[in-house]
Amino acid sequence: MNLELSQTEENYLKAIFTLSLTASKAVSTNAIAEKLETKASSVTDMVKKLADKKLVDYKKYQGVSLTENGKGIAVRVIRKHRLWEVFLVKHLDFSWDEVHEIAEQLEHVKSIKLTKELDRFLEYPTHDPHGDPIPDENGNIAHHTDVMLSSLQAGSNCVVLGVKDSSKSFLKYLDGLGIKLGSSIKIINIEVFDNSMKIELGDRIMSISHQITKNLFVKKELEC
Amino acid sequence: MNLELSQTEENYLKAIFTLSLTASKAVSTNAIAEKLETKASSVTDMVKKLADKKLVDYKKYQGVSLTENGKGIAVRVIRKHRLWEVFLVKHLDFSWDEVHEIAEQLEHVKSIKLTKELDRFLEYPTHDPHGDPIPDENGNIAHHTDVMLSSLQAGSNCVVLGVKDSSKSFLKYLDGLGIKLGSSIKIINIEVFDNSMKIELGDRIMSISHQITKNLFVKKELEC
DNA sequence: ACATATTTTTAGACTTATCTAAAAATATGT
DNA sequence: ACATATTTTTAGATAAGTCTAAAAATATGT
Repeated sequence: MNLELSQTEENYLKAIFTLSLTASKAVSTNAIAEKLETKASSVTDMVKKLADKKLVDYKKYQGVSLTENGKGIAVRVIRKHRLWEVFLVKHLDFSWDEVHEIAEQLEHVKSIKLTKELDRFLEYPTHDPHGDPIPDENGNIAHHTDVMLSSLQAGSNCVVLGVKDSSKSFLKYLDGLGIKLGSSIKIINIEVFDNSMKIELGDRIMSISHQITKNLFVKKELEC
Repeated sequence: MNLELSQTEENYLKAIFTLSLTASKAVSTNAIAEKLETKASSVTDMVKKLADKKLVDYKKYQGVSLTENGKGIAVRVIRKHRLWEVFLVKHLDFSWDEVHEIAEQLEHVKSIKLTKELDRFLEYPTHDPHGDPIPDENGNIAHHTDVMLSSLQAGSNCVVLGVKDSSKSFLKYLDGLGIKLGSSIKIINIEVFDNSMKIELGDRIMSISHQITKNLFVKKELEC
């Protein structure tokens, strides 16, 4: 049995990890298949293989969950993905909607020293360009302490910390509105019939839909 | 037929390219097998596939050579390999004997913008950490105008520009002697019986074997 | 509770890249 | 030039990852 994991195996572990975050219990075969754009039968095969390697717990028809070992590997791949995203945006002039596909390739490069040195070079960033936390060397992830913009009341002040939906189209839409990480937003009022918000961003007033406010992580400013 | 090349296919093209530089005519199946540490039968299979894709010219039993197209791809992979090596040494504190394996992985990452931006970030380097020239965006490679240290006469002054053998062991040996790219060397004399050289390096005098002098590219200083 | 729908697994096939062993072609030595 | 050695190709097998189609298990609705 090969100890070195293939890119495919790493991608399955990553998918199971992210699905585990929202699913309370075991992750279903179909959910993995959809996420990885493959067929359920392929997932069954791979899941058996990962179970043989003690990276997931699996009982037929009951879904899968990561073992400690499998989780560790998934998190380390995510760490690499997010570090490379920071590099691409900070040093290579990429925008936040362009980095995902490239980071998907870079995350599989194997070298512990490379990850360590990249982290140092980037000055130990804590979040990637989408506001997602970067796991530390031991695989610990900072808890999302932020809150959804949609959960705040009219009158609140907040700062944008991240996005829930990192799709290209959403990110480009935010660019168009001038919303980026660190932007300060004041909620002027909330429409009752569609939950859209009228907000103040810098010196501009604009209206953003519920769809948007549901996908923006913000930190509420304390009113002191 | 898949236009996107696999990493394996790229590695075959690269191997054929570098073998072509020393072999005057077509490259033999066995030479490729040895270089890639695989079997001749595997090479035959792959070469047929590359011929179908019009990346190599191949006639049974007569060896292979790259088409213009195949050469272009090989050179672009080499360009990426060498740019990444510069990044690793210049910004991530790697030494010249550590970068090859990692660059072997990074060279297959697909993104034209990535290569372009990396080149800009590195300030358009012309040579990698071993002194090998970096092909430009159009795939043109600067000719090796340098000469082998072993070809110079006693009394000559020269500057080290590159190494022919980039093996870890050779590079570490050079580190031990204090020889690096840019080092100035004066040849004091050459032993007749074994072609070893007594040289002056900085304020030290040392003797280096023919094996070493045959593997160091240098630029001869003009005596004016 | 039982028929139906959905999900998951199995069985068998395909592709890519590899291997071994044998056959075919080419090269070499005297 | 001809026997022998070497190189290269062919044929058939294997492993990883995928697929389709069918079977098995689980979930759902009335």
